[in-house]
Amino acid sequence: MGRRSDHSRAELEELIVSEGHRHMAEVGFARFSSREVAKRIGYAVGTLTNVLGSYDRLIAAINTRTFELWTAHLEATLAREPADRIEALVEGYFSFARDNRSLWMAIYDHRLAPDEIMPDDFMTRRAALTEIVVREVAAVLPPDAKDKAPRLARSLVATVHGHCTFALNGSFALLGETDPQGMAVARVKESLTAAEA
Amino acid sequence: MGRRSDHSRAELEELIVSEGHRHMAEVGFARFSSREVAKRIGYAVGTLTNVLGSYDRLIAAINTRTFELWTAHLEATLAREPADRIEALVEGYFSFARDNRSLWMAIYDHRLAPDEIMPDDFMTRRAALTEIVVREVAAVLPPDAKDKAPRLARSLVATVHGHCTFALNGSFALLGETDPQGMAVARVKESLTAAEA
DNA sequence: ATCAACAATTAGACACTGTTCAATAAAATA
DNA sequence: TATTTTATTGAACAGTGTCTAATTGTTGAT
Repeated sequence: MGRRSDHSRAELEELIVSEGHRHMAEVGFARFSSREVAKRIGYAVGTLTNVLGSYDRLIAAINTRTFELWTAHLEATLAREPADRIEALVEGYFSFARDNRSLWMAIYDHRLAPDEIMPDDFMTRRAALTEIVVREVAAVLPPDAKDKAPRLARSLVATVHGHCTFALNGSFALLGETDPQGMAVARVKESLTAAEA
Repeated sequence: MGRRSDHSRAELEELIVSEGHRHMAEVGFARFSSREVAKRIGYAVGTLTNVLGSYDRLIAAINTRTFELWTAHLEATLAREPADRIEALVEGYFSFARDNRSLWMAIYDHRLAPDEIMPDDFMTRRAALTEIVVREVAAVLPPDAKDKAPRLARSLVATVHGHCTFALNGSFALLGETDPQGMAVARVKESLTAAEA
């Protein structure tokens, strides 16, 4: 054993997180195994704990990566210059979750222990998603109401999130709702209408 | 070994689920252990699997019980004849989640394997919560719009759920939002206002 | 060139997890 | 009383993440 050195520490961390991300996409949070990830990249079990610090941090790193993909997906959707940017945002929210079920759900399946704190680096990278929404909400509000954009945007994200959650976990299907995304758009529109005057 | 018989099968199941419920409240989904539950009630490991069928079914039973407590909590809130029943419903949604963090989160932390199906019994008991909301939403809609109550009610539950999720998992606090519940009420009111006329 | 210090990696032990299943003992039935 | 049923066990099994002593390649100083 000892230094193998085909990887720097940073490269190894990248290798672990990217393979972990792949594994998460395949099996989901409940069946995720850091031992399996180790096996796949040809490293020993303990190495992952050494490099990432703990299982929780590995999951946090994987989920942060998912956030970045999601943010990129939203930006790409908007870059297509859709007629209705707000509706496009909801569509992007839903379609990412739908096409990346396991990854998306893992974000909300995981919570770090109450004593542990999320690294600042991770927080910043995750915040980018909400910032897009704040920006777009501000754009549709009248000039004198723009200061309300941040609070309203967060609230609208929560609204869409609730609809997306129930869409994916089957709650809506169970109750006969066939268009959760349309419902989410309707709620968001109502709130935006109420905000301008 | 052999029949001990201080419990019928149904009584034993009740014992397991109620102790499991207590354990879930204490340690939460991530640290829940059916072995620990077995130890606490003085039964052997395998007995739980025998009686409940599987770990997943045990969790499903525990969560169904939580749904029932939650429903009772909402009814109790309404029984106090609040001035605003819709606002009271949101308050009841939030306060139950707040006061029973681990139990409430466990509901959404758990998903059964795609091949398994939730027993009808469980579904019926869980549906009671949504039915309350449908009833109350119908009550505030004008007569000619009452047929829209079921769909709208589910959508509003999703809205409130999203806000409650972000409130409890810290997303709101992180972004400086101090009144998630007020935000949820505001969104619900806007949608109800839009629905009548 | 040698040697010590350092950093990277490992294997295995550890304490857990839920599930399975042959063995067993007590109650119910004949 | 003898036989069948039923309830319950507990050890074995295949997993999990974490920890730690041992080991080895690399680096820097002498």
